[in-house]
Amino acid sequence: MDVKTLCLGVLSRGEASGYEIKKQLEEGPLGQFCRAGFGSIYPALNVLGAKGWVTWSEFPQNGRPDKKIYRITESGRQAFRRALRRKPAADRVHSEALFMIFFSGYLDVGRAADVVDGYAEAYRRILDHTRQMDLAGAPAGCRFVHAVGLSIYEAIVAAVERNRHLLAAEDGEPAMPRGKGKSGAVS
Amino acid sequence: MDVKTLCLGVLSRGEASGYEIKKQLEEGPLGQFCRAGFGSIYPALNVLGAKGWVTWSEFPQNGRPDKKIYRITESGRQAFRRALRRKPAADRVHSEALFMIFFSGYLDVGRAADVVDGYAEAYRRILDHTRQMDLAGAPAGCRFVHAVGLSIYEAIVAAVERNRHLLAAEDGEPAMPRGKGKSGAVS
DNA sequence: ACCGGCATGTAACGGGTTACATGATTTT
DNA sequence: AAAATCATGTAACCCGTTACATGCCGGT
Repeated sequence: MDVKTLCLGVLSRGEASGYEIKKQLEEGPLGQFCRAGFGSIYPALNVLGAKGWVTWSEFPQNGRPDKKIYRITESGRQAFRRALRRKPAADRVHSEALFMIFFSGYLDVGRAADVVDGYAEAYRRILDHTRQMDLAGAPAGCRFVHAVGLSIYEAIVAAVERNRHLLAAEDGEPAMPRGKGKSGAVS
Repeated sequence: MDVKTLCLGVLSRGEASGYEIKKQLEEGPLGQFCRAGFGSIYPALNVLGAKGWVTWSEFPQNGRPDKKIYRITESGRQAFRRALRRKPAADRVHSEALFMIFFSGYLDVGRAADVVDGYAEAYRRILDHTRQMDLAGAPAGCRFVHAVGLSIYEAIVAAVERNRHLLAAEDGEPAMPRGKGKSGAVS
């Protein structure tokens, strides 16, 4: 999904400034599944405005740039519908932490444990945050994504705890990877 | 992780051609967590060669380009270790399917169900594939990532099945979102 | 007969990330 | 006193994706 479509999506649920669009994306159930920086949102909103898919009003602020509240137009709604009709691309996950853990044999001693702990901690935070979301009156799609998100985060936290021992074992016993044969000589 | 580091990682476990690097990444437990196309791998391998982090031998093929088998060097191993010492970036997930489902109210009738079914089916395939991997003799990190992957895919498949009804309900009863008040007039 | 697997490479294109510029108010 | 929040925007940069070029062999 390009950032333009992300913006249309957020605006389809109510008016917002560029700043608020970013916040809503980050804080909602979609938070882990989409991402957009200001460097993409502001140019996207300009393009959207040029196409007539959004309109906006400017409100003067003291000491900071004027706030622009954007609203989606009817043609914007249609464009958003068209975007949703395309076949969704396959999920893409980038996990540097898992990549590193995969090569734990190359990590300095004790580092694997740190990376794993940081990984679990990050997802524990996301899980807490997701649990605290208020879904009162939220539409079905929002609830669905929320539920799937919760399941994923719970699964990760649990799986890391359940398998942590695999890495700890390697740290404690670096000389004999597996089995009893091979190099089992008398000291 | 940039593609150069991905290549070093694969080569740290044994020699391979660019083609094989891509396959190993896709087919191993890391399959869903990293990705690299030929358009990035081949240039990356050239850079790696120029830096002296890999060496290679060329083998003539009939009717296709010469096969180049790459091997990591000692300085390559050190560079890889340095890369692994950096703090891992936070996981990034892009899910167009979940984005679409989030806005199921905008989807054509029945489309939400299709997207959801396709989504579950995709993960069922990944799950099958992951279950069939042979981990005999695999190091701890590989097992760990495999186990976490399995948990995630299982969680997604289960969560989608458990929450499918949320979307089905919306399709079947589009006129009255929730509650009993509001527009409950006598026909 | 046609598609997928094998095998490498280049060039253009696209799009997101990062860094910078500006600055008051509120929270820690 | 320092840091985070609010608020927008530009420009350079990086780097990955896509498309193209080439071509044999085995399976359906």
